[in-house]
Amino acid sequence: MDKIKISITDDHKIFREGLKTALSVCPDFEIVLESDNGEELLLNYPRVRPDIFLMDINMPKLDGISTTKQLTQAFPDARVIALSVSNQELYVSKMFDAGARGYILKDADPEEIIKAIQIVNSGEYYFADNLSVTLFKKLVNNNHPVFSLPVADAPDLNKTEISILELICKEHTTQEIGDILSLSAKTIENYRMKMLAKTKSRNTAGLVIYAIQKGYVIL
Amino acid sequence: MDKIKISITDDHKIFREGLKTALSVCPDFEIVLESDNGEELLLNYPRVRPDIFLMDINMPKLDGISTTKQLTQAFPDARVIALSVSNQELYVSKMFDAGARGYILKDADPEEIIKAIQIVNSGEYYFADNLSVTLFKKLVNNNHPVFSLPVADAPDLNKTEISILELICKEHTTQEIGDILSLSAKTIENYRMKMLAKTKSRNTAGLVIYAIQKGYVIL
DNA sequence: GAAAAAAAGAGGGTTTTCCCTCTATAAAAA
DNA sequence: TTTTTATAGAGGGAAAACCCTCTTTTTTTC
Repeated sequence: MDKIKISITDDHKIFREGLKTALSVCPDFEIVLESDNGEELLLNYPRVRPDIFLMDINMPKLDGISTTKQLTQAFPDARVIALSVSNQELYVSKMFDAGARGYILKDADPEEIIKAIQIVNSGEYYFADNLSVTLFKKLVNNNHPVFSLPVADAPDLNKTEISILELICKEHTTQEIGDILSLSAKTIENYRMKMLAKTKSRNTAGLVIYAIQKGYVIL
Repeated sequence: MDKIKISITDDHKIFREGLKTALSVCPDFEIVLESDNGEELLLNYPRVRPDIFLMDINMPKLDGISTTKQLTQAFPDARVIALSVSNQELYVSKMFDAGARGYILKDADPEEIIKAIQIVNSGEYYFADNLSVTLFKKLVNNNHPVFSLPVADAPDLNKTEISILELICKEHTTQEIGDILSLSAKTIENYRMKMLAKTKSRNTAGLVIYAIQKGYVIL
């Protein structure tokens, strides 16, 4: 029987090392590719054609969601398992939307990851059992096509708005944010107001919650 | 020369494995303790007396900040190096406040972590060079005693404070919270101020972040 | 190149939050 | 029983956030 060819994409070198160690107990696994980010992966995977793509979500350059989207479009047979620190609904559903077939949390036991790889490799889907309960309920209720529904797309924020939002979450005042970004406090205020409207928030608390839920800020 | 006794505290088993692999290249390092969370660490460290504590910040049960605080109070010679995915000023300063002597990001190269351990073990402080520039400036300006200021202890909130915190996260104003809890707006205001002090926050944003991190509010 | 859209900034007023200090009362603790 | 602590409340001032409208500049698009 052929070995299962595995690709690891994660910007944390040490986490990659840990994964390799964890997977080394399985003689039928072979790590054929390691990448620091999505860009690197997309550049190199055609050479080695991995069966399973272990994919971090939060990465510089090209994040896991976009990478998975591009990967599954170019190579529909790619079997992507998302690895994330977060069990936030948004991430999970976006990742499955993008074409992932498995989702495990990074605090999972090595055994669970091995199991997930074997299951996904056999053509099935794998969800970590410690995944968001609400999401699970949704899955049970709507059979399965939950993830291919038109995802009410986020009233996304532009780069400046995101920087400001990040600084708000770091407890900076409007004045301070202006100084940091070399913009007038009045401009920052206008951005805040625009964000309140976009995110349908009443105040700073709402903005912070939104930032965390959408993954703009990671705790 | 004696080996450097190292403790690893992180809820991600795989990350711990990766760390062990990374540190195994140094013959004078010895991993004497591995813990899943702060509670476990505090229970077991007296047996082995590690020299260096590698400490994750985001952990279940007892987070890295509280753990470090308790650890350095009971054992002032403990040399804690924070490991975090975030370079948010807030975390960094809270961690140093709690008594940490080093701070590295989880995407650091193994070489950097080894360097950090050696430096901190020699009695010095270590800051990742990719850490927040603004924080670095603060450090340079005020020499160093920034972080050794009087540390307010146990930021535990009582029931009323928690209800108010929850309502703040639901975007209610002080006045509205007073109406809901049948307390005067002035009382709510006083509670807010007390919570700002307890949680070392500057404003509402900080309170919301705290609420989420401590699990008072679930997203 | 003109029109439209996005980004940056300002004026001015209202509300809310922040930050003191200080009082009163009820419940625990010494 | 006195003292301390927790809880509830108030005054007043300063700062920040909120919320309009409106102008200018830059960038994009037709």
